[in-house]
Amino acid sequence: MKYIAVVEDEALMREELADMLRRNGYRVEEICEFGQITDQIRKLSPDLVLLDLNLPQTSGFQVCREIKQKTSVPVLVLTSRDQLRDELYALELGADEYLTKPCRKERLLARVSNVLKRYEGRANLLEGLDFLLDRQTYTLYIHNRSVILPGNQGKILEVFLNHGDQIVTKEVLCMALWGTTEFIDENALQVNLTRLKKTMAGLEMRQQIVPVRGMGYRLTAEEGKDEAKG
Amino acid sequence: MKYIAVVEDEALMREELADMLRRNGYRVEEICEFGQITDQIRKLSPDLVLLDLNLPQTSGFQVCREIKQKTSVPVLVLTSRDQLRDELYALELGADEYLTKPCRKERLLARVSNVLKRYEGRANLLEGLDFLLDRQTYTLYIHNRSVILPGNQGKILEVFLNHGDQIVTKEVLCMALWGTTEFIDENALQVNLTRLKKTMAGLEMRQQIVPVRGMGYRLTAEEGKDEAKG
DNA sequence: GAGAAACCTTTCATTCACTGTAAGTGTTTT
DNA sequence: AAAACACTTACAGTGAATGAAAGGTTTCTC
Repeated sequence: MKYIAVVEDEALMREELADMLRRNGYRVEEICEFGQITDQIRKLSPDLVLLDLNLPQTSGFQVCREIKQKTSVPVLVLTSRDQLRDELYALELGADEYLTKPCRKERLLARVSNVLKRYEGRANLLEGLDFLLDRQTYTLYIHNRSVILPGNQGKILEVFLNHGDQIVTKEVLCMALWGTTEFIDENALQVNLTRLKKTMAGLEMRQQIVPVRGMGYRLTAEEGKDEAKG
Repeated sequence: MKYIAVVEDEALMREELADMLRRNGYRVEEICEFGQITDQIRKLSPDLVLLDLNLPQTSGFQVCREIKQKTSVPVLVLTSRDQLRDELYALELGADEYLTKPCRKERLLARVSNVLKRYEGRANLLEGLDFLLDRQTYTLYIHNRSVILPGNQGKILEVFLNHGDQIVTKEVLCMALWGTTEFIDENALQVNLTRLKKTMAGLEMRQQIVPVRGMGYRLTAEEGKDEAKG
């Protein structure tokens, strides 16, 4: 049975939605705490998130972005905001579907099932800017090609994808590679990083690993940015 | 550059659409012959089909179903029919997206890019009964897991998938594995077959490789069939 | 049911990609 | 220019994938 998490602050609406989904054969979890939504999602690990954009405490867009960045759960945005720019923004952030309230239940159900279907089997793919990475096998999909990354390169890339565009320290990378942050073999890490970089360059990936002197590394989009040199 | 096929009978509308897409960085092919649409699509092998439902000669729904069944090209339905039942029907037939005219170009572009994105890298997946096989890496997707098959096992499974449920001879398998049908090392083939079978059993795949005495092997669905023994 | 043909399984040595080590080269920063 | 940090290349050890070999099991025919 497919499992759906409903994120919606208006209790009545939420109940109605949840009931309707349950009557149609889904298991439903209602999320009523609007802090750390991404963490809650990760714990529940549903097959789909139904997300309202008007949330207390936090921005629905932000939540959408975070879920898409940090998990591989599909997000269906169901909202009363019917501005085109909201829709475009949500899609840009990675939303898998955008529907406006009020919405006929048949349409909602059809779209839910549509999204679920396209995610079948795809539960373990991490998204990069222009590529996908399989968490289990480290198979990398890019430009209509697929390549298997060696384990270490895969682990490193996975860590970067889990950190968005934040800085990743060497400790974190060592932890991911060898399970320990003590006795860091800086050089071994360095070599593996170099290998991954070479692989990424060879595949012409749009994202790059760049050093942040004294801090670690970051995964950035594009290279063309020379930021204030002289 | 992504490549889109536009299926729309109204010339003005089609031109406008095509121009707009071209201005936004797509290569576009306009389909004006409405017989054998699926065959045309197969020949063009675009990254996406933009499909109007009101076509002369043939039913747009039928075309949609056929494209989805016989190719692995995504279909975005763009139509002036705004009946909910049309939408539901199209989605049921496998349409990847359904938009109604008139449609703001920003929305259309966003949805086009959304659909294209979700198909990224998926061009090389072969479908089994309950699994997918990546032609290039031999990554196997089944039951929400993914596994990399050793090259030889992958090649063998690929051959079987390309033959449907027909019998595959040892010669064909040897050809696929070693590029030659002479000097067949029956034993090496045997060992590789055994290994693949063991892998498939371990993954609880619904399809099985069974010997056809004196002829070769077949990929069958399920095992429960004891066909007329006594 | 004996013998032959077809099919299957296990074990072992070889091979090759992946990995960490080592040693040395670049590049910033002070 | 020296120090700190970052990068590169070459090499040897390890382990998975592979084919060879040898032996076992099933199926068919007489």
